[in-house]
Amino acid sequence: MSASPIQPPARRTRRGSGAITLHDVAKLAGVAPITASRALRSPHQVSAEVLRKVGEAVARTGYVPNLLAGGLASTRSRLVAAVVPTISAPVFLDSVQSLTEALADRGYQLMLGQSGYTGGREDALLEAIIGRRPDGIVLTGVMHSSEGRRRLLACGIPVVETWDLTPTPIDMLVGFSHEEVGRAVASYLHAKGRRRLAMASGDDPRARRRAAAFVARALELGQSKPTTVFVPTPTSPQRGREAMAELLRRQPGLDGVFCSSDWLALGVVTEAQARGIGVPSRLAVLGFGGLEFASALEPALSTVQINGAAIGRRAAQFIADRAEGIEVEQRIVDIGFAVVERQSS
Amino acid sequence: MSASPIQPPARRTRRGSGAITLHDVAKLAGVAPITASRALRSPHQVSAEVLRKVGEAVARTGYVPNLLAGGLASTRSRLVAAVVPTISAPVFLDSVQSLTEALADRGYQLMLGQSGYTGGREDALLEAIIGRRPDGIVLTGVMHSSEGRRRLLACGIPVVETWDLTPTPIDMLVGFSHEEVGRAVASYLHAKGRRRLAMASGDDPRARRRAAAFVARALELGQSKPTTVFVPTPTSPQRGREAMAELLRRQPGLDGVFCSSDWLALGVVTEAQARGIGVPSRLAVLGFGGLEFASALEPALSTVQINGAAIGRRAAQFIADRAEGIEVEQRIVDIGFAVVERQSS
DNA sequence: GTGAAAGCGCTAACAC
DNA sequence: GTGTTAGCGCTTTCAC
Repeated sequence: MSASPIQPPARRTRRGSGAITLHDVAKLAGVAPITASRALRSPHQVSAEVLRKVGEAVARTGYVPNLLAGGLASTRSRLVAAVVPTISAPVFLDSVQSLTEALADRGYQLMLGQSGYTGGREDALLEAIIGRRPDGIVLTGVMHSSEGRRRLLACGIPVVETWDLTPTPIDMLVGFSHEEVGRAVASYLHAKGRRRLAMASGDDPRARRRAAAFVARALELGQSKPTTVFVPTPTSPQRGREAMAELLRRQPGLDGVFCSSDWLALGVVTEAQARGIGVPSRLAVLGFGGLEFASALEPALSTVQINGAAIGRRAAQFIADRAEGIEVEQRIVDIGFAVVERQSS
Repeated sequence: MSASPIQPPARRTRRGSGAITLHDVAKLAGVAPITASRALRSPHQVSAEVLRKVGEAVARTGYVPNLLAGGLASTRSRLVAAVVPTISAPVFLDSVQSLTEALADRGYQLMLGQSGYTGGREDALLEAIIGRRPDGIVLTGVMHSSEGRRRLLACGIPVVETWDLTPTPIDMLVGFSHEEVGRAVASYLHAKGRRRLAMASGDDPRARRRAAAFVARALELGQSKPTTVFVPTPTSPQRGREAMAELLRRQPGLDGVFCSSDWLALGVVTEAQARGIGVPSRLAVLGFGGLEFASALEPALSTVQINGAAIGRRAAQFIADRAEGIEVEQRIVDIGFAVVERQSS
């Protein structure tokens, strides 16, 4: 075979994924790509005839739109990032679940990141998130690092901080006051006649603030200073048993314990019962979170109920509204909490 | 001011996100965009001088690469999708957590989807996932719907099915046999001298298979047919209490209960104790999952331990290896389980 | 080691 | 209602 001396420039082949593209669908349907695009995204803008042909082509080819390409072109990724300290902390599960569902209903997909309570990897995580140009970012807790705040502010992505309250959120906020929680529980136990209080707390920042407010309120009420034991997070019933043992060592006559999580409280109750200390006869115990299991225990566990699902739904609404250009009138929402009295107190 | 009569064609303004782009960084560093790209992705391929200048430009501008654009161009999104029935089912949490972490270590981000136990939205979810062109998809359980299997097969994305075993996975698999679990527990309780067995089970498909195998094995061992009560998922201690009440109604003399989750088991134990039925003296109880809290209960809960973290890690390795062109030799991994005997049996 | 050109697959902007 | 054109921001391919 003789090649012709003058070659045309070799065609650069740059096959993509090899998948069906909108282009293929449009060709099959006999319309322009943009028309096919409109048929899929805003069906009411095209004629019934086009709709039918495009629908047929999609069905025949099994076309799935490339949302990466769509996101790049429209600068709307329809992705929302959520950051939780760790997914193993069950208090946040309701939030994440309702967030996922509420977002899915409005056409958004959730991207999940775990920051770890330490916040060490927070920077890398932030980079990975911002790099995906999500339409919104939902944070658990408020962002304290000024570097983090600056980056979030700079990238211009809507941000919802949750599970806490601050007068100076980065953008939007839905949460409640941890100080109020601590005070409310101390007041409650005081009102129930408990006079030797104690606190078993995970050592994360928000739990520490609840603990500090709990202690301060007890002092305010004329009580002696409650003993506080901190355990590593994530909290667990095992940690609760250990914490209770330690508390009894340091303050043998205690009659009321506020725990920073329902799991911790389960362990505290278990350890107390194992030692013959009656709950609530000799000891009142309160948890925090209001997880479902708390009410099924024996004795049923008193707790501070947080409506995690509402937090998730509200956050989803914030993000979706903002993305769709709907004015968000109130940027800070305090969803509150409730001290739920059950048998354990 | 007078405009010149002949206007140049109006420039189509199509400002993107307005964010700093690689182009900006390159200009600032005085190199071509592709050189800046290389400096960031494969630093060893460029000179030290270029590296320094680009690094400086990135620092000055706060540039964050647009991974959507990168993914589109390279057909590698560095996204991995995970599908769980519901995030509220704590058995899967360890898996999701370790999956997230193991993927993050290798530069991948997790996208989370909830299918619901019903599988109703599975189709829409699949579309949302495939549309993002993830580098891998991790499913909880095996995909049964033939439509789903076909779509996953067709899109060519690596798939890992988990928490189950089948000889015909779509692609890769890491799990264990639910039938073996059911049989093992029946054998175990029989060996402990229990003769009137029962089962409290969530009504999801895998739990049902454990239940069926449990019943079959009990019959095989010459026992009378164990009573089985099914409760709606997600399971909870409350459901466990209700299930126990129902079991006692239908089989008052039972002496061993296998529960399809540790939470259910907690409820079963609670209800038994509330009725004065000693555990384990009169009743042996086993859970399933091996959640951490099980060992801190009083009595400590016997359970079937599943190494969820190992499942997550292995799945992450499967996906990342495949994405990086590393040959995956063994596509099916049985990680097994362990019957852990504690006080409750 | 560095760069120019050509897309990845889609949609915004503008015409008709 | 439909089509044309020109990107979105990056990486691949090829050339030096």
